[in-house]
Amino acid sequence: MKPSVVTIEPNGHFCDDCAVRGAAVCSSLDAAELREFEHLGRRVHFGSGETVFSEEEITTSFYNVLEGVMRLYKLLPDGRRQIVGFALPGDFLGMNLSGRHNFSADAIGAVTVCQFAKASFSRFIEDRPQLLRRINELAIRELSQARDHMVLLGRRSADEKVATFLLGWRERLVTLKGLSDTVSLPMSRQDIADYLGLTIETVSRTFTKLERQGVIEIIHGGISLLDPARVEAMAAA
Amino acid sequence: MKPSVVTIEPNGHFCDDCAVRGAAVCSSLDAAELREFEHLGRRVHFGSGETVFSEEEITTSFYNVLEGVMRLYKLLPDGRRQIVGFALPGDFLGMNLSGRHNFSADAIGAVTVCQFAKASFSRFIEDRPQLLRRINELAIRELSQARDHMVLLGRRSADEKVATFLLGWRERLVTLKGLSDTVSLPMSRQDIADYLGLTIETVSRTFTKLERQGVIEIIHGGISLLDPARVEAMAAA
DNA sequence: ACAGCCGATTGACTCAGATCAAATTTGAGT
DNA sequence: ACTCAAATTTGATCTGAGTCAATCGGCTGT
Repeated sequence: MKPSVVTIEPNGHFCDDCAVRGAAVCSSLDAAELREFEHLGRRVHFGSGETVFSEEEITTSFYNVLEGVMRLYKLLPDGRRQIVGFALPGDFLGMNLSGRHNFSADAIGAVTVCQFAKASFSRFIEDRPQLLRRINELAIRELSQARDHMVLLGRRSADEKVATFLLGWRERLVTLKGLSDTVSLPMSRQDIADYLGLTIETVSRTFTKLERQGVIEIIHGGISLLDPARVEAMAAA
Repeated sequence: MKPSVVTIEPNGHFCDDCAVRGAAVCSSLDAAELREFEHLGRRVHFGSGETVFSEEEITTSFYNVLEGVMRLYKLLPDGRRQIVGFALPGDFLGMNLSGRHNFSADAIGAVTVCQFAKASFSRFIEDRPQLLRRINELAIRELSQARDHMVLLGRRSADEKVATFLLGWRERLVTLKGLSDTVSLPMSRQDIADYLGLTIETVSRTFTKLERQGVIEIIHGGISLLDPARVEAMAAA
């Protein structure tokens, strides 16, 4: 979906009340740096389904997710889609070598990002190795996750994929909402399918099967883990 | 396979004649830094099939591949294997956050690496943002490749996987051997299968099919692209 | 409340790729 | 050259997940 109404807040001192101040790239900055830093970014809002950036575009900005969930994906020429990840508050997007984004990103529900112009952000990093080190850490963590996901895509069965996804997603929500057996799933079944390398029908059938086995309960906007241990057993193979 | 005979050359001034001096992480260092740097590393040889490091191990070293090919892989508890990449001369291995390697690496044929103790390497980086920037670049490039590979694993057919692999491998060999329609494949069929998320039988059948179609020729230790354009068409989907 | 729409579920059937099972080729060691 | 083991190829069959095709259910707007 194309962006329709994008709201940009006026610049100002807003890092103070930023939810991800301690989590994101910002965590590597001291108070003085943070004051300087906040003038570089501006908060931008996106509505549900709006595209924040797309694959083929020249990179002009970096993004720090503040609120909401985004799907990150690549498309094949014939329309097949692979979701390479979901971005949550605290995630940092826009790093690349080619000068182009190598995936597209759109909002799942309402999203707020902190957007930085590429040039001024790069200049800011220049003499702050601490920030560069932080960004490097984030890249290495993502690389590790990407490798785990390759194993899932290449070598796991549909049941294992779904079980692993539910546990992994629950884990990602821990820092945002605390650990809970009730897992909200803001993304569609199609999104889950495209993340796991399955079809929507297989995802749906697997959910139903798990529910009939009494392992999960499908609730509005998510699932509830009735028997986490059994889900873990399914995921482990 | 366990390491049997690992030959370690005595330390010394060897960066001068290092094949990857201009390519690897070293390319970010000036002559003076390189002189200091070479005292940190030592060349280590591994025989065919030997394990350089494994997944669960605590990381004690970083590695710069000098000669040969390595397979990088993860295993599931039941033995299923996913190869997450192949390492070639110039590749840098060992970055991680957890303090543990998150994949295993073994030699395909004879391999020489430049091995750095983690502690001294980290200290050397400390006040050399240039080197950190270089390492960050390498991480970002790998991340981009990892995402491409996710698309392949999750959304491409066996034919597309094999065709994409042949072209991608040929491309990786360009910087080492120049562009050629003759592509050497040092890894086994099983390795290729585990890289593409297929079985050895499917890889073998696909090779044979491509050969019967006159698109490739299976030669000793590799293949020859008889009709590169047609392989590209198969890969693009 | 109702109509219409979109996402999700369910069922019937198909098929790409896996599995099982031999050959066949290759290669290292004698 | 000869033997044995391992890697690869080939064939026959099976099956997990995909495809095609209806429903079903939950919102939205009237």
